[in-house]
Amino acid sequence: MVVVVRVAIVWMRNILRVHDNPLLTWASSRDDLDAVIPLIIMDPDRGFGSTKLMGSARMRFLHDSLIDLSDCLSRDYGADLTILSGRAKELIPMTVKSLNGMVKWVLCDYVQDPESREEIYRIHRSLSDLGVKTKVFPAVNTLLDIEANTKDDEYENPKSTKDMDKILTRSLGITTEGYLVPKPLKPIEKINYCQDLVNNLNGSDFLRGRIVTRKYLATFPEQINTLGRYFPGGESEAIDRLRRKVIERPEFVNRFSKPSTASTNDPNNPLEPSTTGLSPYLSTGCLSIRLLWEECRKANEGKEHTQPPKSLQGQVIFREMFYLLSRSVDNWDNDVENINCKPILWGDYDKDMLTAWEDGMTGFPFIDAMMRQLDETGWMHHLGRHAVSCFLTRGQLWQHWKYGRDIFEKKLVDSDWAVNNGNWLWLAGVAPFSMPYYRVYNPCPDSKSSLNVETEEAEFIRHWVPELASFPSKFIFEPHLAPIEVQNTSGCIIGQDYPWPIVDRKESRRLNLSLFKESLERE
DNA sequence: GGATCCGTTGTAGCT
DNA sequence: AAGCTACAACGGATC
Repeated sequence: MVVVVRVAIVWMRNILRVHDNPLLTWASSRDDLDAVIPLIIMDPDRGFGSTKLMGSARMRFLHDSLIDLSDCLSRDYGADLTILSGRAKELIPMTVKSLNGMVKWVLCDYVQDPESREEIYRIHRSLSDLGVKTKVFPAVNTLLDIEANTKDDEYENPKSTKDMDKILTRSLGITTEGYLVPKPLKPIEKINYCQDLVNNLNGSDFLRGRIVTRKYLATFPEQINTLGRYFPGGESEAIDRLRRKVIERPEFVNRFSKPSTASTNDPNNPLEPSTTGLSPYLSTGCLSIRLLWEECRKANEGKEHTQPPKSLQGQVIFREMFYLLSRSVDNWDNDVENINCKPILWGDYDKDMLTAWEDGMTGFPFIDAMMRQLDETGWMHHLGRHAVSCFLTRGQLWQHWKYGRDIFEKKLVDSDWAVNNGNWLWLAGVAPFSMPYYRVYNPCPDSKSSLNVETEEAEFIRHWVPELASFPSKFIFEPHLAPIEVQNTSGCIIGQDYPWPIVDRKESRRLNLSLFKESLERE
């Protein structure tokens, strides 16, 4: 019998996977460790990862993911996943104490938001007092080491693809093949697991009432609405989706390019994104960003393909940019003391407008369709997010971007603090990125340019705004302009069965442009 | 150092 | 009906 004396706790903060998991790889390759305890902490007050506000879609996704992770660990490695509920800064030291001096290491993944950094700093301090080493793994969910890069003397806040090219080249290196992104780690062969230790934890007085069982986890997702289940959480689904959307479609990767109009979803399935739909998996660490990068590289190898910023890899680069900025720009999620946020005198909080926007009752079918899709599924196409955030802020409603940001953070299944704030700063026109404020998205893209797109978008609206299901495409973007006979035959009277537009879109655009300009000139 | 260019994805209106 | 032009007009990079 092996005497267990040297234990590593592998605390997975925002990495819900076994593949390309540097923590598990490190822990399972050390000769000076006898056992590994995989650990997850669910903090009801902190949300998950860097996401504080969690709506039902993300909550459900998280539960799915934990069940999958737990099953994967026990199936492939015979290891149980320990899940605790409460505050990490209390629970980690309690767990260490429960194991009577056997814990030598606490490993975790780096999370870059201020609260998460503060949390790990405190834990590091209290573990030092207990003689336990803490090891924080950088670049677990990013290509770049965020901390090292933002501390580099040469680092300047990136604002464009060009700036990112400089940073990626400097940090990773580059060849004719592209940036030297590290390859995903090889699958680990075994995890040194010790059931007795986990039994100790389960029976620990310190942790009484804090253990979350798999059985409890499994009951939660059942309570969530059915459409919200469109993205099943978990590493298994992430890998499968990567196969379906990327690996088996190299030509899709080669040609990937953001459309110029908001072409949102698969025309044959209003639930299916026209993009990869991998964001929920990336945001929770169910999918390794390096694995996605590698599969894109393979798909493009030897083929003609699009380049950043348009390409799929280009999208990943923007994600890296937001991760860097969210670390280097103080008050990234605020409009004061944020050098990345221009001060704009937004209108007073207008409950009616915000409610109409959130509920998909603005009278603008394209906007409403996307907001209803968000509410039911937790997902919205990237360009749809552009359209609705522009609409809420500088476009039509002149409301502060923070209100929209919070609603997104709560409802999105792929909620991500760095990316969500970054995109709102960008779309509200307050960030110093290339977004001339007078470029306002038309909330009624009536697609004179392409009949194809019109049909897709009209079908999308018919699905999510069923009041308009029988409306002809010609009027579906602005149904209030349809003659009353058309409204009658379509069974939808505007102002009665579906709202009249809450603003005059051209008038509000004109006014808001001038208000925006005034705010800029005041500076 | 002033002019010009350009920015991951614009809009409206005319022909 | 696709393509052009005018709009409105920022701010940093580049020449």
